[in-house]
Amino acid sequence: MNQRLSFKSEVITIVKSIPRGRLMTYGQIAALAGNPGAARIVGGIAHFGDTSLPWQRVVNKSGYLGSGYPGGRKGHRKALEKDGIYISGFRAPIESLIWWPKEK
DNA sequence: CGTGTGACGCGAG
DNA sequence: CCTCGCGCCACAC
Repeated sequence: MNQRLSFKSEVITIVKSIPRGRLMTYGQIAALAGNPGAARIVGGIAHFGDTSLPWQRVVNKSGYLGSGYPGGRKGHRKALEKDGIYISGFRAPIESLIWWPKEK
């Protein structure tokens, strides 16, 4: 089924499915794509995949922003604000914003 | 088929 | 709270 699609394609699909105002971690996306240990792969796709995707909603396990986002972490934060997510510093309160598609 | 690589994750000190 | 180090797996060459 979804195995037909490459892990990369799965990740892209998931990222595009993240609703506004919500965040997901690389580990979650990787797990949803079928590989809980491939969080790094998700990061690689983020940089070379498609910058048009809402990668700003994708953060690491600490809710911390990535390092290669256009404009740096500051640019990333700015993008999150556009999503309605306002944070202080460079870490978002993922504990409240984390989204799990399986929760439905 | 072998090697390198990475916007990560987590345990340990 | 911090830093250090290994594992981890898909993908490009």
